[in-house]
Amino acid sequence: MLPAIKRTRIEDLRRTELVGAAHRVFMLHGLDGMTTARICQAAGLSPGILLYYFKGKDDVLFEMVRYNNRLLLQDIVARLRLAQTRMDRLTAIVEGNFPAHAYQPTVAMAWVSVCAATAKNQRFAKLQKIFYRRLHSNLASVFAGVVGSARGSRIETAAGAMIDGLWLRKSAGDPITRDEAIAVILTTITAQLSDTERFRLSQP
Amino acid sequence: MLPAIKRTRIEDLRRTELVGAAHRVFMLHGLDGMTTARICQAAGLSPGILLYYFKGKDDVLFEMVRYNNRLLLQDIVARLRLAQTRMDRLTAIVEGNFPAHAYQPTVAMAWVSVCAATAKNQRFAKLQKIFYRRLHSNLASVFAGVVGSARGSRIETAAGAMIDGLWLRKSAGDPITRDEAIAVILTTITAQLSDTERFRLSQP
DNA sequence: TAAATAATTGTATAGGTATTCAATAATTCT
DNA sequence: AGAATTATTGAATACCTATACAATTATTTA
Repeated sequence: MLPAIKRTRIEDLRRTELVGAAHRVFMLHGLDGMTTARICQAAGLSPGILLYYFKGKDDVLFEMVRYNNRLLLQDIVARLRLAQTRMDRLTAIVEGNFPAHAYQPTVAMAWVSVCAATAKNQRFAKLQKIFYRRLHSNLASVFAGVVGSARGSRIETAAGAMIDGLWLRKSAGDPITRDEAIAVILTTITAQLSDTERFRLSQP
Repeated sequence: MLPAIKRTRIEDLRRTELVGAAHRVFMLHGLDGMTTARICQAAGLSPGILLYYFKGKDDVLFEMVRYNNRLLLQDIVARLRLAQTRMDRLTAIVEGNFPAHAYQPTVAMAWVSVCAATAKNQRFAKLQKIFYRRLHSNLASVFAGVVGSARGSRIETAAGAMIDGLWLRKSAGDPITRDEAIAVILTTITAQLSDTERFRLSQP
């Protein structure tokens, strides 16, 4: 953990407001449409304020992505708490990566544009890696003891790739629904397990 | 097919040169680094010429993507011609989606940035859809008669998603190699087939 | 309450890029 | 060859957006 930074109440408030506004603007207009002016407007503040609370636009974007990741992960953790069997946990993880009303072209496009930005910025790449590692370790805990580590690792890679791929395709207008996407991933994964392995997956 | 447009020899030549130059610049600098000035410079022409032969920058980008898709598909077709069994054909398709020296962060980043641009432009989305449909139908011809159409369709979706997902992850710095990526996809697909189905896949 | 500090505003600046265009060079046509 | 058309140039333009900043307002402190 980084050392916490002392901030006034207003500073924290404004930063939160601006990050939230950035998130809304971003979801609506994508990364390119997310201008400093629009963010401030969405927060009901004047255009100059953004640079008073943030080092630059990238700084806001960074916090925005972190905010988004936090939301996603919190949701997954909540789902995992309710899971009884390993299969439930697997389902929870996959479903958590397709938030209910988010799996639609607009949102997917926005997300892809962040992936594009991620490429250029080291800090972003790090953030993305952390997210991926979390997904991978969540999946690993499902398959530990069910299949060997080599196969487990392959399955985890395949699952992660399918999640990303299905989002990418949604951004290109793929008509596939959220339920279908989830089904494709779960079926593809479970179909390659033996009866014994599937039994183990049905256990807590 | 659209009606062919009559063009002078020079016009065709320059357009080809510029599209080629755009492709090179793009692969090297990504979408953002692909400025009109750089494209013209790479083509050994002066900055103003681009707008003489193309309607705008988007027009060049569009042709560039089409050019790239054509290269990819040509390669896949060539590989398919050499294939003996269905399995060979499957391998050809998957390998064709990971060109030998292209599966590296730089190229993957460039590609992701095009996907992001694709989102905003209808023409691009159409191009992307055509490409996906081609991939899908190539895969369909492999699985026709091997598995039922419902399962076949699911498998095709999974394969396509994995291809895209693994590219996306490469753009975020995933250390996975080309061979590993191909292996993950092929294994994931074949592992969910029964012995009978696998036998059929080994036939011409 | 008065001074000091913090927050906010809106305009100005700077940098970068697509696009335009008038002028020039090359090529084609008669 | 001379005229007409086509191709090319490079500088000027127009546009957009992040960032800087001086001026103003609100809040806190002594």
